[in-house]
Formats: sequence, C-alpha cells, structure tokens
Amino acid sequence: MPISFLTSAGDSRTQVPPHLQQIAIRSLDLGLSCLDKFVKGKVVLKGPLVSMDNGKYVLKTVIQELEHQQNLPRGLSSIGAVLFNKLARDFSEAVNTEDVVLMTGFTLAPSPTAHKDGLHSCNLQLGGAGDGGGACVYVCPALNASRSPAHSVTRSLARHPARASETQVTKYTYTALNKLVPDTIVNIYGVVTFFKQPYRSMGTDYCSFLKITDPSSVKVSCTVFQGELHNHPQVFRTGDIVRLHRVKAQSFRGSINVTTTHGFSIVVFDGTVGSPVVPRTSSRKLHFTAEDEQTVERLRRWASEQTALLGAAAVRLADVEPRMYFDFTCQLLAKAEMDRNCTLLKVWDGTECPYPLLDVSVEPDAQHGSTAVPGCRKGLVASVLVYDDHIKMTQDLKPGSYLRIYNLHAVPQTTSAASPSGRSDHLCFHLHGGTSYGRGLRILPKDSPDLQELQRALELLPASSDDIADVSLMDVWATPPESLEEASCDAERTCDHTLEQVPLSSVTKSTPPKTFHTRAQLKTFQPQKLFQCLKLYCPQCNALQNVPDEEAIGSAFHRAVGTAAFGSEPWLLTCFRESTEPGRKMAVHLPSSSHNDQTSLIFLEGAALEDVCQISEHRAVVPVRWHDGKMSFLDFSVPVFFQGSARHYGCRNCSRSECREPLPMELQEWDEKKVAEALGVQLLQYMLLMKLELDDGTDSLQALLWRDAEIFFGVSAQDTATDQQLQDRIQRTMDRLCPPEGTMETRPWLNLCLATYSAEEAGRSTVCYQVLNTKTVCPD
DNA sequence: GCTTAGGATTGG
Repeated sequence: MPISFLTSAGDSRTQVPPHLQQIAIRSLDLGLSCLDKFVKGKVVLKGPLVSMDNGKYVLKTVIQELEHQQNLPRGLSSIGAVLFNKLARDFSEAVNTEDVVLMTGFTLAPSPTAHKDGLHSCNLQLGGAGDGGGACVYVCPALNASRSPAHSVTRSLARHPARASETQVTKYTYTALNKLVPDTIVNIYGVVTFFKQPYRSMGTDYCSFLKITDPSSVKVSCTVFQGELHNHPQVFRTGDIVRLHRVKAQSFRGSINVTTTHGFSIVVFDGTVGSPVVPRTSSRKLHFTAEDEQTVERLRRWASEQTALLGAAAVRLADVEPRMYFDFTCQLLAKAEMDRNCTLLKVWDGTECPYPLLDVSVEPDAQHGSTAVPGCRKGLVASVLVYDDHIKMTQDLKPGSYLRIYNLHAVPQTTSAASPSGRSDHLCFHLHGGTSYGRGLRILPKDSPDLQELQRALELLPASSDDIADVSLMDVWATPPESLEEASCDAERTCDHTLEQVPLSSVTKSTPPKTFHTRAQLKTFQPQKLFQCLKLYCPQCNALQNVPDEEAIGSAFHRAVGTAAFGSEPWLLTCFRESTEPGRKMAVHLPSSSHNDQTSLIFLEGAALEDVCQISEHRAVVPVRWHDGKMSFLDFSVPVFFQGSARHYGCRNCSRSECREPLPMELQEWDEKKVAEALGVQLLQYMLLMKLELDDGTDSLQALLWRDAEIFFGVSAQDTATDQQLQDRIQRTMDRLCPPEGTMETRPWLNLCLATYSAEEAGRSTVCYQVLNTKTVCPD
C-alpha cells in the first residue's frame, strides 16, 4: 500500500513497520543507504499533479521537520520530495498541506533547485523506476478545522480519526424519489439534472434550486433556503450527486417537490464514475459512512447508463460559436466595474478563440489585475460582461481565481474598428441578469478535477523568457497562474521561498515562528505623519528613538553656550572665531597631526547650530564641550558629527562620552563608520518603521515594516533623512497603497512575504508579524 | 420570526 493513513501523529511508531528508523533531514546525504529509514515532517508545500507526455505523473512536495524547525536553517530542516506515477496521484488526492507524513523507501538525488529554494541539497524520490517499488507514504491528517472536506478522502476514510465518535449516532434512511409523501420530512439522494446557483430571495435567505432524479426516474425540484452562502449546495455541474437531510416534501402544481426545514443539510459529490468520493460541504460535523460511499457510487453508475442525463460537453474558448449559450470554466485575469449594473471580467482558459474577441477596454485605474500576460495573444483573453444580480458574486473575486460561468452568452458585436473589410464582428460574452437557465457564476476550488484541462492548457502557453532556464521536473509548480498573480500587484516578493500563498486567516492561526506568502490590502498604517517613520536604532543595545527635530537640536546647542570652558588638549590646535550668533564666541579645535588636511575633522565648541551647518558644508564637524578637563561630545541628543547635509547620531548608552584623539590614518577614506570607530562612538542607524494593518477578507492583522522597509520603498533610510525626493517617494507609495479617499475595493492587492515571531512585551510573550522581502512598484 | 421560490433567455 503506497499511501496509508495513521490515526495520529503521536502514535506513528506503533503503526509503521518496526524495522524502520527515523532519520533526521539534516543527516540525509547522497550515497547513504536509506532502505530501513523514514523521514517525518509536515507538508508545507504541495505542488500540482503534473501529467507527463508519456502518460506518467509527477508531483513535488516539500516537507519540514517538526522538531528543530525553530533552530535550524531551512536547508537542514526542509527537503523536497518528488513523487512519481501512482504514488504521485494518490498523494495528490489524499494528502494536503499541514498533514504530517512519513516517507520511506525513497532514493536520494541532488536537488537541482537547492540553490534557489534553500531546501536540502538532496531530493527524496519515491515511486519512480529507481526505488524498487518499496516507496510508501504514511499520512497523519492534520486536524485543522479550516481544512476543506475535500481532504478527507476515499477508501482511506474508514481510518479517518474524526469519524470514530460518529459511528454510533443516528442512522439515516433515505427515501426514493417516487416514494415521497406530501408533508413529510425525509432524507433523499439524487443526481442533479438542473441547478441554479444561490441568489437573493425576496425574503431573508439566499435561494438555490436543484432538479434531481434517481433510479425511480422521478424528477424532483429542490428549493434550498439558507441565509449563509456556504450552506448552499456546491453543485458544479449536472451529474453531481447530492444528499439532502431533513427536507420537507410538498405538493405543488400536481407534482411533489422538496424544500428545506430546520436542521437541513446538503452534501454534494462529483458524479464521475471512479473518482474519489469526496463530500463537498462547509459543515464541520459531517455524517458520512461507508454506506454513503456505496450509495454515491451506485448512483454514479446508474446515471452513467442514462443517456438522457448526459451533460453538455465542456466548451473551451476554442470551441465557442457566435450566439451560443454555454458553461465556461476559466481563470480570472482582471476585473473592472463598468457601471452599477455591469462588471467586466477578463478571463482565459488557455485556448484560443477562432473568432475575433472584443477587447473591452477600461481605464487602467479602474481595473484590478492585469491582462499583460507573458506570451499573450489577443484570441486568448475573453471579455465577460456580468450584469445585475450576478455582480454581487464578482465582488470577492480575485485575479487568479478559477471560475465557472453558467449559461454565458457569446454575443457577436459589430464594431466600427477599421479593418480591411470595414466593419467586423467581435465576440463579447454576456452573463445576463436573472437566473433563467441556471445563469450564474461560482468559484471553483483550486484542486477541482474540472480544472485539470484548463491548468494543462495554461501550462502549455509560452512562459515568460525568464522562466525557461530550468524546465526540469523539479520546477513543476512554477505554473502560469502564480506568475499571473504576481503581475497584477503593486507589491511583489523578492524572496525565493517556494511557499504556497495562504489567506491571512491561516497566518493568524499559525504558531510562530513561521514564514508565509500571502496577498492582502492595506487598510490603515501608522504613523500617518510619514516623517515619524524615520527612526534611529542602536544595533548594539537595540534602543529606538525618533530623529530629533531641528528645533530640539538648535536649543541643545543654545543650552551649551553657558558651559563653554574653551580648554585644549596637547593633540589639538585651538583658535577662536565669532559665531554667526552676535556676541557669541566659539572655539575651533583641529587635530594638530592633520594640519591643512582637508579630510580631517573639526571640533567645534560654543557654536550655534547655524555655525555647524555652515562649516560642515566643507569639513566634517564634531560639536564638543569640556567636561572634567576632557573634551567630550556635546550631547547625544544632537548628531555626534555633521558632514555635508548628513547627520550622524551616537548611542548614549553604548558610546563613551569623552572624545578621543582620532588617528589621522584611520580617516584617510571618509566613511561615517570609520569616523565613529576612530572617535569611540556607537553609531545609530537610520531606519524606517511602520505598522501596516493588512486585510484580505479572511482576517486582518498588524504587521511591522521594519527590517526590510528600505527594500519595500526602494530607498535608503539614511538618505531619506535629508532627501526630500525620497520622502516624496514614500508618500507617493503610501498614497497609492492606501489612498486617503476611496474604499477597500479600489486598493491594490499586495503580494507579501510575512514572518510571524514571538516577542516579549511587558513581560508577556506576544505574536508579531513583519513584512519581509517585499518591494513596492512605485510610480514616478 | 418561520417567508423566501416553484427552470425555460435570446439583452445591456
């Protein structure tokens, strides 16, 4: 058995063959015999199942060791595994991210992508020709509430731990559709022959409608009322199998139909004979037995023999004929609101339409996402106009989503665009208002089997030139949809992590430390006065302070006037000058060794800020005072030295207060670090610090922008302190990410790399978030 | 508080 389910991660020892010994990922090495070894880790990335030309399959996954993960670098705790053929197919079906797996019977091969993804230098390979058929994966399914039911899969369900306590509860009986009696409450099974996606009723609920049948050949209408969309049946196509609990049969216009009652529930299964029996439901307490599985399979077989139940063939963009109505499976590239009653969706399915397509153009600002796809030709991207009541369903759509649009109308539209023949017809697609013929649209889950053909077609499209360097099996998950999402954002990641993009709700539920790729909008940020985001930071003691303003610096100089002692040191040449401030005298001390050396420092005593600014245009200036007979820095609340427009601060905790004689040799090359070292000063670093409130609809969180803030804005914090243009650049970026006016709908989506970590705050450990490895694309 | 809808277009 190549894939086997364990009941929990803890007791895996009692369920895997006893001769197998765990080996740590960091101990794996080429040439090592791994016959009696297993590797254990959590699935942190699961690539798509890729079908090869020769009818074989391959799938790449990354597993991370549970122990050690906080202390070890990635390359020692995480490893890629390449699964082949049946094992790849089974794994794709039965295993998901967050599951803990034990892999055994693998061989080791050098990882061609280790330099890029930072994983272990080897890959595990399982199920290929080279491992002698002994490869096996043991799975401990993650007990994660957010887990989609699609993951509790197939034959192995009998071993799924969540079901143990449910076996004693109610046994459900199901009524055949020809045995329904009006005004009774029943449970029924059926094959869907017609359906409408949920729509708003005139009452309090959403309404969806199904017509189902069963081997009694009676057709029964089902009207489902539910206030929450996620409680509605997830029917994707006719032929799907549904199981309804607690529906009321009633008589209407001479036939019997059913409708929801209190305690109603519905589960949907794919209708394809032989495909895994995966319940589609959002319910967390699903009653599902081996008998249910048999019923689904029996209905599938029966339906497959009924020619009258055959669904329409799938229509790709390449198959479209003018004026036809069809169900369209596609990926969203971009959307734009045309007016209150119409939203434009730009979509594709990887095939090319034989008819010219209307390119409905909108202002770039009004469009979310991008159609600037690598290798894109005009015939690939369709414009879909969504009208009236369906607009609501488009509001949460994000570029990259997979959609099915029901009863889409291919409308030839005459355009006056100049062509050799004059006027010409272009196809535009309309999703008309209303629900006639099941008109509507819905998101298809990423792992839906209905998407396989589309995903293959998209993979075959010419990739961008940067991506074709390594087309080996190991890069199988570098699929067009992801590169597409990158292109549609105003912020992009700069890291090489191969992480699956997750919603913020997954980030907030996780245990730190961890790194995530996510996509979110900026809701608010602090500080609103952007100059306050510039901070001074001591890398030695981690102290953080604001940059003093001009007034505070000026008054510090002013206070020092009365304390001027005008001393000297043997290594100094001292002379006196008039200050720019009338009646004020200042001492100019020069290191005697550096006489006439224009690169040397000038120590100024009793000067006003204005004096320092003037002189520092030509020479680096250190403001000083005399304390206990020693020359000392004036005050750490003012810069320890000025050079040109640059001001460098010292840390009051980590610097000595007296100013030692700098050796002239050390100052040959002007560099603030060398100067600070020569003077015995711990320099403070300029840094940018912001708090961003991120939101993606699933959750929101406050993330710091700190370590990589310079990358984020594409500026140097140090230069920003004195450069108005850079300050403007930060302002423009924030205005774009979070416009002062406008709603969340108009804000760009940001592709972010987000780290979670624990930090002590007031003696208490709190979870913090930080944006890393992310740069914004700033308009100039 | 206990309804809502009950398939069936041709159009922006």
